[in-house]
Amino acid sequence: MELHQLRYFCAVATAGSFSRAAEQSHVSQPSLSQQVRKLEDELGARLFDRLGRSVRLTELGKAFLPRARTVLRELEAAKGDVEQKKDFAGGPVAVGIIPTVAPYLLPPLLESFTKKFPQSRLTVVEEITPVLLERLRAGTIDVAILALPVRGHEFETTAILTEPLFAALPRKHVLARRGTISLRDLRKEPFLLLRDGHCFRDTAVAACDRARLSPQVVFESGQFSSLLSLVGAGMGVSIVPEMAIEKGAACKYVRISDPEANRTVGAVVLRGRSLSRAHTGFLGLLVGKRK
Amino acid sequence: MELHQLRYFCAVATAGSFSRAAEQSHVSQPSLSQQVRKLEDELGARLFDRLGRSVRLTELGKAFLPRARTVLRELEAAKGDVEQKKDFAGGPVAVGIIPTVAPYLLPPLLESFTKKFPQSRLTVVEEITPVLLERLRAGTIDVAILALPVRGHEFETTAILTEPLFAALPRKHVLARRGTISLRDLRKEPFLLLRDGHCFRDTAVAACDRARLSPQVVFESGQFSSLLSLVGAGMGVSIVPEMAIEKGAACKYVRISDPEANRTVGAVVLRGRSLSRAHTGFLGLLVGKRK
DNA sequence: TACGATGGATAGGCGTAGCCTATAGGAAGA
DNA sequence: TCTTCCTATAGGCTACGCCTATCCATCGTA
Repeated sequence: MELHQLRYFCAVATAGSFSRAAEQSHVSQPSLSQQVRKLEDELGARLFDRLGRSVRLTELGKAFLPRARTVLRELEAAKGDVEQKKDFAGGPVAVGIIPTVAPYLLPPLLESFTKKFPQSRLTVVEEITPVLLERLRAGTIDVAILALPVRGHEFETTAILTEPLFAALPRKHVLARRGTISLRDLRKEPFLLLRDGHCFRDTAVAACDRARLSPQVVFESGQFSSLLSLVGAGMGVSIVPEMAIEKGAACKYVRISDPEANRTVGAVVLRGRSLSRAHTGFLGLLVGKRK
Repeated sequence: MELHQLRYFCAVATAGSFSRAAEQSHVSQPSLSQQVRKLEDELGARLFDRLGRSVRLTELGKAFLPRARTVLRELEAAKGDVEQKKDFAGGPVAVGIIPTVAPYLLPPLLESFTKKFPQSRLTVVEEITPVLLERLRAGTIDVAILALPVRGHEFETTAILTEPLFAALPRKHVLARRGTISLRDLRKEPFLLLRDGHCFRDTAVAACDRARLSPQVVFESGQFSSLLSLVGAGMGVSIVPEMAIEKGAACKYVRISDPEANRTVGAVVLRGRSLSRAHTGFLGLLVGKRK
């Protein structure tokens, strides 16, 4: 059974004639007759009584007509549904973001997104990088915002911004007056770092490695503000990205001059994922913030 | 958009893989992929995200899936409906019958039919022949029972019984003692006949014509019993078919010996009309009564 | 009664859509 | 790195749906 057969059947039932139905369906009368015949053969019963000149539905045809119409109506509804939704910019957007970026990047982003896509529901999860990547794979988030690079061909990344790293020093520290410092200058200092799992810890440790420095870690936390307050209290030094600098804090921030002492934040999506208008809109805002 | 495309789409959505869906759908994987692609092209949107090894519904695909399933479900329902109804012997049967046959043929017929097809609703209309033929054409009755022959290629007739005609005479009439009579014997008698429009009037008049007899009509009625009671009262003679003979009446019935003095009652259906099981069952009972 | 007009069925030819097999290409796991 | 698994692509074949031409029956009309 094929859809055009149902359409032809309905057309004949409506028009009351094969010829007129053929005309209205823009096919030749023999083609239409043939297809209706095939439909009848498949059903194993006549749907029309061909009475010389006129044509009339059989009892069975009368019963079948509304059912056939329902099928066609449902089909149209399905098509219309797709047509409506495919250009709709109001779909949900699920974003994942790492904790060391979230408080700095997210607030303005949320504001501009909800302003531009008021119908779209934006949900945000804050997780460490490996969790975010797994959730991208599983499809439970659409976009992840994290530190680049990420490994794996299955991801597609777009850089948003690259920021320099700063040493956070107690105000009275002897190095605090320098305009820039190199990491090696910190080799004797006790370090306060993020807990394992936070990717910025890896970024900081990697930078130290490149500077041939194995930092002595005296305190670990899940957030920068804890580290910074203890740095201010003179417990040691830390390394922070630019966006984590807290203006009013008791620390002095000195830019680290080592060549690769920076981090790049980027947006990551699953390669091959189809993106809705809301998704691309969100990504557009994100890279629009690129510095 | 075609039905098999919807089927393939649903299969992929269910199986979570083109290959497995192809296997389950008994087509090759390329064919299935191609058809899903065509569906997507027609809709103008991706329904699946092809993520290397795995396949996942897009948001739009998720929305489309239940709609596609509804279409297919409705289609199956329609098919099942036909399948169920086409062998069902309980459809309605509308019968038309002429007044000069109805009271004699109908009662036993109704009984045996309702006994054999208890689920079928039988409706009967009593009308004169031209009305019945018109109603056959219009489809408001399925079968007509009337005197043959009928004119018109659009009808299909089956003889049920042929009965001889009888002269109805007052008991004391001089001819009443005869075993048979010829119509010419009645040429001097006043006639009581059915009203114009009743086909048996035509039958009787035609028989008279063949006997070169122009009957002098002194009374007309719509039913035999009125004629017979007046014949019994000595008002004149009449011609009746065998089935109209009333045993207890005050008339004497003498068989008419003229060669074509008989009438044939038959069933008539519209040529090309499809007949339900109930229809054919009714017709079967009818011709089963053939004498 | 004969005729043309109308409507459906039939016949035969044509083009394409869907199916197939073979194969390429890319990701995942050993 | 090799193998395996999965989807996409390519090319060929068949069948199905469409077409035109024609037939046949019915209906209206001269």
